[in-house]
Amino acid sequence: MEKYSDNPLDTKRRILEAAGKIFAARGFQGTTVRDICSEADVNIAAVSYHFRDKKNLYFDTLKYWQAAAFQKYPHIRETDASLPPEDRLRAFVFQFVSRMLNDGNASWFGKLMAKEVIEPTEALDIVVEEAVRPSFEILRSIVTELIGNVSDERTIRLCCASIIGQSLYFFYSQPVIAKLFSGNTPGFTEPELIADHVARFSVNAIKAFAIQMKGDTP
Amino acid sequence: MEKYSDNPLDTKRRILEAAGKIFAARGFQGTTVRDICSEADVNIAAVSYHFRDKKNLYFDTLKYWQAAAFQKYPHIRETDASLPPEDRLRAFVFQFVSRMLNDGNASWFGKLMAKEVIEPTEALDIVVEEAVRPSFEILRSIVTELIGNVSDERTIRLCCASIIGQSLYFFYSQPVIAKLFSGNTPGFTEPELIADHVARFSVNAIKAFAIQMKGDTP
Amino acid sequence: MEKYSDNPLDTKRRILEAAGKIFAARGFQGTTVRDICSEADVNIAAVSYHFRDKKNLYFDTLKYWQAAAFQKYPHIRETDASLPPEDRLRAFVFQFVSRMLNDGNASWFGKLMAKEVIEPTEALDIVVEEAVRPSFEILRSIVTELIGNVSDERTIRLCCASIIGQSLYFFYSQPVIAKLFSGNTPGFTEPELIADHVARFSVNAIKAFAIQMKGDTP
Amino acid sequence: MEKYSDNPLDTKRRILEAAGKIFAARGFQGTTVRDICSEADVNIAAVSYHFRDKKNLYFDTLKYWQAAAFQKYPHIRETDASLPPEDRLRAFVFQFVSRMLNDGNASWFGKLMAKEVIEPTEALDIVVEEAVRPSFEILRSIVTELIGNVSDERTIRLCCASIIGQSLYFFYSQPVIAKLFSGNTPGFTEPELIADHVARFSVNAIKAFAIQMKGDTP
DNA sequence: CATGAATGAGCCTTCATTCAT
DNA sequence: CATGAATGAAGGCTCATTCAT
Repeated sequence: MEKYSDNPLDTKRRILEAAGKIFAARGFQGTTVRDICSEADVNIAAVSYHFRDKKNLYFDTLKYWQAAAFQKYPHIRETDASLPPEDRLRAFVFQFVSRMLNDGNASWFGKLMAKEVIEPTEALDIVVEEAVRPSFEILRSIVTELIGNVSDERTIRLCCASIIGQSLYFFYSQPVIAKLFSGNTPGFTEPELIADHVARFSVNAIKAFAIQMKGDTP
Repeated sequence: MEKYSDNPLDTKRRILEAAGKIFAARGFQGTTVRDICSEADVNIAAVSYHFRDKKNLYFDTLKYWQAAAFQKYPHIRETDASLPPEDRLRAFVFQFVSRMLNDGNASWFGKLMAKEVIEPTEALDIVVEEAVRPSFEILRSIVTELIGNVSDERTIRLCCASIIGQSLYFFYSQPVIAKLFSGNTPGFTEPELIADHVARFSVNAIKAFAIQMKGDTP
Repeated sequence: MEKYSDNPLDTKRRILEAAGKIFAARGFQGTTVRDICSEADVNIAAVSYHFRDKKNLYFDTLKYWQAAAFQKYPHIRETDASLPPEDRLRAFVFQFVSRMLNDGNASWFGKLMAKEVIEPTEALDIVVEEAVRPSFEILRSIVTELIGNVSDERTIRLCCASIIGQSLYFFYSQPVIAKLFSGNTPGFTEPELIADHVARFSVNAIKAFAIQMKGDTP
Repeated sequence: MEKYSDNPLDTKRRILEAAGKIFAARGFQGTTVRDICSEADVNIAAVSYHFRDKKNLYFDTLKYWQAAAFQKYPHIRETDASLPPEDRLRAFVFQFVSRMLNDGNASWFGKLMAKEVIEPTEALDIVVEEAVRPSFEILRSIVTELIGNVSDERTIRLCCASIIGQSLYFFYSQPVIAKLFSGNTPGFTEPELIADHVARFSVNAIKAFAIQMKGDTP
């Protein structure tokens, strides 16, 4: 009966936008196709038509918002290789945290990813290959430079994990931190301050590592 | 048909065991009462009888496994205060990680907690007050001692967050790490090695902090 | 565990009292055995033990309260036959209405009976044989005397029905009347006033019948 | 398996028809949505789709059959005001009784209404406002004309109640009357004969009232 | 006699999906 | 392409009833 004056091609996009919002908020199981269609203002059957079924819509939504997040907060560039590794580490953490923490649509990717990690589906592959691994490789090169070539692969990996672990914690633990400190959380919510701390903490740790190891293997 | 008195009085416990397993694996929404009862080999109405409804069963399950986890891996004792803070930090991380990472039933608590943090329900309060806050306070006293009394509250909190963040990462990211390193993950799965790394990394960082701050405020 | 100091024989009575109250308020289908046992403060299994099942409890409850109602408001006595039929009709209606309308326990019988008439079960027989028929026979003799022996059986029955119909209406329509007249219902709730009106209305009608019929068949 | 388009667009009506039949027979609590859908030969989810839930279906069913009953047996017209009140009273009772008593679907309204009166739900408002009150107003004007303007409001209301009470009795007491007279019930089942009796009985009563009251207040 | 844990059937409702238009 | 009515499979929960003590 009703006709939309919109471009008919954006029905699909409207569904993806709505799905990002609702999947991020309620998870896969907690989301109903009806709610998404209602939010997107499209007919129920549209999901089946454009995405075959709910699971496939979830996949496509994850990919869609992952792409959006990396478009807004890209990987730090190789051309930045001229900067000292301390600065590059801080920039890395800032981009990494911003990508997930920023309010509005951009944060949907972070939430979707976090849920996927905690309760993996087949979609975890996408996240790992297209988001985690590239980030890890960049981080690896920064850490390698920081620690010097005195170290073994295992130590480098552990240090990378320490940095990623800290960064993620400041994102996904927001509700816990708010409860723990009764909302009085200066420095725990702004990407700049988070990046300052994580970078400084980690640079300190790694440089001490470097010194210690140099002593170990003269 | 079925026996009434298979094993008297432990129906409630059997439900809690099964619920821990299944809630941990599939989350609250993804779990059906029928599945729990089937796993526990009890009638479906038993949940209503013993726990009133699914939500209340979830609460009780969380408390049950939280208690079990802390019974097996208790908080490190105040009497350990005689040890140097470096050793206490390592012990803390070891207990913390073991509590969640150990295979078998004990790890259900960790998974339940992780899901609760990522997709909070009303039960988040229980987790924060009874598991997170006590741990945080202990960690806080260790960090305070390490950093010396040159530091402010905000810095101490951020350092605690860095430690907790690393520790948690090694727990919940197991599937991601396995994919990322193709299963070749020495040092990423054993609580002892995780504790070694996290403690060393963090002690290095915090001691450097202490030195830097002493320089800042002579 | 707990023991009642009460006479153990009154468990049954307590159930019947509670059942009267709750069946009357909510009907057979709307009543749960648990509610009755909770109200009676007895164990769930007591109903099964004393009454075999819910349906049988309902039967026994109906009989119990029917007996109670007729004990408190008995049939008007044959010895009253000396009174003029106008007075006996008024007395009949008064007893009839009081039996059902009086507040408290006595009214439970009325409500049980009304529900039984509107949605008959096998228990309708009890009501008809032990409550309706005796009342009808008494009323029949009064009407016969009022109308004189000029009338046929069918007319007498119809007049009896008119009287019973009016009397019942003032009982079961209380909620409707309250809504219809917005609670302003003088004369519609007190058994004395109801009896005054119904008796006067009906005596007038029947006496006119008598005169008309005498004219018809001289 | 099943066809989708057996008969398009009348699923809703089929449900209402089946619901009328079954609600009338077993009441709200005694009726299952499954039974209705089975009778209507529709899928069980159709109730949720078209009526949201069981309670709302009950409301709509009541309205649907109330409308049907008043369409088949409308209120007597104001244009009949030219007829003498005796005739109008008989016509009123005839319509009133027919509306509920006629066999087949039409009687469902009567049964639904009777159950609603005896065991009221939130739907009683609908019945009172849309069925009872209009009828009562019409009856009130007839009685007022019959009794003359010698009477007070309370007496008029009581007389209306006497007429309604008789009329209803002949409807809802069919099962009791059949048992009481062993099925030999001439004059108790045909709307015409019921209307003859009730109208004559009541006209006699009211006219006598009128004479008595005229004597009271000369 | 009384208890209360346990049972199994069934009810209302919700959900993803499909079909005819 | 889009619509919305219709489907079938569960899901959470309630209830009368039973059994061992």
